[in-house]
Amino acid sequence: MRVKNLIGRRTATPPRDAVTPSHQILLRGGYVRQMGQGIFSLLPLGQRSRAKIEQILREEMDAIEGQEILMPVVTPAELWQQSGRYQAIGGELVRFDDRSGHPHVLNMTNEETVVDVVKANVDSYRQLPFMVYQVQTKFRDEPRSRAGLIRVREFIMKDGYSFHRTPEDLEAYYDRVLEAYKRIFKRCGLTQTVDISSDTGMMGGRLAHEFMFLSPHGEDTLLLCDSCGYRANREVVPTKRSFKPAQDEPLAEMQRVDTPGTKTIEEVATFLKTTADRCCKAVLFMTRDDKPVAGFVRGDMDLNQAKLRNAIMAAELRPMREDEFAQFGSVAGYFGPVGLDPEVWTMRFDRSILETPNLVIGGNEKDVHVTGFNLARDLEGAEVIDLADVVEGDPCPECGTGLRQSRGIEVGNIFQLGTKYSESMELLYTEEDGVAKHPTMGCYGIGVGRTLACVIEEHHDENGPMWPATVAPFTVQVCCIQAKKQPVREAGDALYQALLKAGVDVILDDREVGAGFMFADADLIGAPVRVIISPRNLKNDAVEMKYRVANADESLPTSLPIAEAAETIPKLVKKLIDAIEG
RNA sequence: CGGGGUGUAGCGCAGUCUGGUUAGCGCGCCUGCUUCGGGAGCAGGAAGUCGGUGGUUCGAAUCCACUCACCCCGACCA
Repeated sequence: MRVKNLIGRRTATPPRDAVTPSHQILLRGGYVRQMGQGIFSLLPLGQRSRAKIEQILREEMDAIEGQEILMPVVTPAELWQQSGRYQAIGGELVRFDDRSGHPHVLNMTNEETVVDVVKANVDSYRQLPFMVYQVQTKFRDEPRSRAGLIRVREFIMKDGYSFHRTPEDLEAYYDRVLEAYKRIFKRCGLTQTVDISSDTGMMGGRLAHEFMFLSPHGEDTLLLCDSCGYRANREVVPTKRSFKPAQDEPLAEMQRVDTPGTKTIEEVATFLKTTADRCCKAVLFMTRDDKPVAGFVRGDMDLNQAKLRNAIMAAELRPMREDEFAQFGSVAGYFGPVGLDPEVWTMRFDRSILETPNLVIGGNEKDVHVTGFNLARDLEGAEVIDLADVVEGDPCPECGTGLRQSRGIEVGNIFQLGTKYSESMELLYTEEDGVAKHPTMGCYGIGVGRTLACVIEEHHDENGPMWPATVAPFTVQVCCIQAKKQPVREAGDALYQALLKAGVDVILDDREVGAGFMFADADLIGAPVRVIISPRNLKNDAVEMKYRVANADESLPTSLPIAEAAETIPKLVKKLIDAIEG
C-alpha cells in the first residue's frame, strides 16, 4: 500500500464532537467513518487493525480447542421465545417481521442460535466437551452510544460457547478460557486489563468474570484490593463496613414532623438539623409488569440497582415516574416505608438501615417526615439485605483492607451459564448410562472494536496512535523525503518491494510533500517502525530508523546500511512483536 | 426516556439577533513555479440542495411552525 492511495482522510484538527482520545484519533487518522448513531464503517487502517486482533482471537481460541463456526445475524424470533429472552429483554433487542409477517430478531448474542446448532449435531456424551466460537456482527439498540467505538450499537464480537457433561468440567475449561483471555489482551498490547468478578445480568448463570481495561473513560466502576488482589465490579461487591453508631443511643419514639418544601435528603437533613447519614433514602422502581419496588439505603449512600434486581429476581427495573407515586399511596420526595401496603410493595432494606438508630423517613404525605424510625422495632418482617454501593476505602470483603476504586471499559467477559439455555431450549445428549441430560454451558465474549479503541486509549500521544506491533495496521512505514528526486524514489521503491516480499506489513509514502507534513501524517498511521530515505541518508548509503514509541528499546538501530535494510527490518519487526507477546 | 447543545464545501468555523447583490474564512483538494528533515511560500482554480418540509415576505442561511440527524450529561446497559 502506498500512502497516496490509502483511503481515509487524515486531518490536523479533530472533529469537535469527539471527546475521548481513541474517538478523536480514530476520526483524525481516518480509521472509521460514522454512518449513524453507534454505527461505523471501518476504513482500511481500522479494518487492518481489526483483522489483526481477530487473528489473535482465532489463534487463542483454536489453542484451547475452539472450533470456528459462523452463525447468522438474523434469527427467527421462535428461538428467542423458547429461551424466554424474547419477552425478557427490552428495546435493545431489535425485533422485526419479514415480508411474510414472521417475527425475527437481530442477534445481540447467540446462545439461542448456538443451542439450536448443537441440538442438530450433538447427541452423545462422547462428543463432549467442546467449544464453538465465531467472530460476527452483533446489534444492540443501545439507548445511548458514545465515545466512538467504545459504546456502539452495531459491533463485531468474538463469542464462544462451550458444552460440558458436568459443572466441574465447565469450571476446569472456564479457567483455561480465562488464561486464554489474558494472553489475548497481552498480545493486543493491553497491559491495563484486569479480570474481575461480575454480575451475571441478563445472561443468567452463576459465575462470571469481566475483563476490564482500566481507564478514566470507563463506564463501569471497579473495586480493587491492593492487599489480597480481590477485584470486582461494584455491582457485586458486598458491603462489609459497620453502620452502628460509635456509642449506643436510646431509641426515640416515632414522631410526625412538618418539613415543608424538603424533597431531597440534603434539604430534610438541613431542616431537621441532622445529617444525611441519619436519613433513610428510598429509591423506587417498577418491574417489567408494573409492580412497585422500593429499596432503602441510608441517606449518605447510593443504592445499587443490580443488587436490588438480583435480590428480588427481577429481570428488569425501571425508575418509577413521579406520576406513578400517587396510585401506590405515596408522594414523590416524601416516600417512607411505614404505612404502605406490603401486599402491593416489594420492599428491601439495606443493612445500614437496620444498624442505624433513630432515622428520618418520609411520611408518605406532602411536606411530612417521620423521625425516630428504628427498623427492627417499627416494621415487622422487613427484609434486610445488602443494597448499597461500596465506595473507595470500604473494607475488602476478602481481607478487610481498604478498597481502591477505578473505572474500567469492559472488553470481554466469560460466564458459567450452567443449564439455563440447555434446559429452556431442551438441548439433550445421552449419557454413558443411557440417560438424557442437559449439557452444562459456558459462554465467552470479546468486543473486537472496543478492544481496538482500548488499544488506542493505552497507546497514543498528541500526534496519534502508537500501535503495538502486534495489531498495527502497518508495522513499517517507508518515508521518501524529496521523493521527486529519482534516487530517493528508486531506493524507497526497492526497499518497499523487498519488504513486501518478506511478508512485512509495509506502507510506502512517496508523495512529493514536505518532510514535516509527511512525518505528522505518518504519526497518525502510527506504524511502530519508520524508515526514512532521503538524499542526506543516501549519501551515506544508509536509511534512518525511527520508532513511534519514543522510549523504544535502546538496542534498536537508529540507522542501517541500505544494503542490509531489507534483511534486517523484518527481524526488527519480529523482535517488537516478540517483546509484546513475551 | 429526561436535560443541554449543534446542523452552512471533506474537516474546523463566521454570517442568523437586526431578512436585501454572486453565502464567506482557515485547513484540505486541483494547476504552475519556488521550496524541501516536524503540518512551506506565491499565483491561479474547483468544490455548497445553508439538515429537511411547510409557511410569512417583493425577497429567507437569517423570521415562524413542524420535523430529522448527530454530540455531551444523566437514566439505561451481557
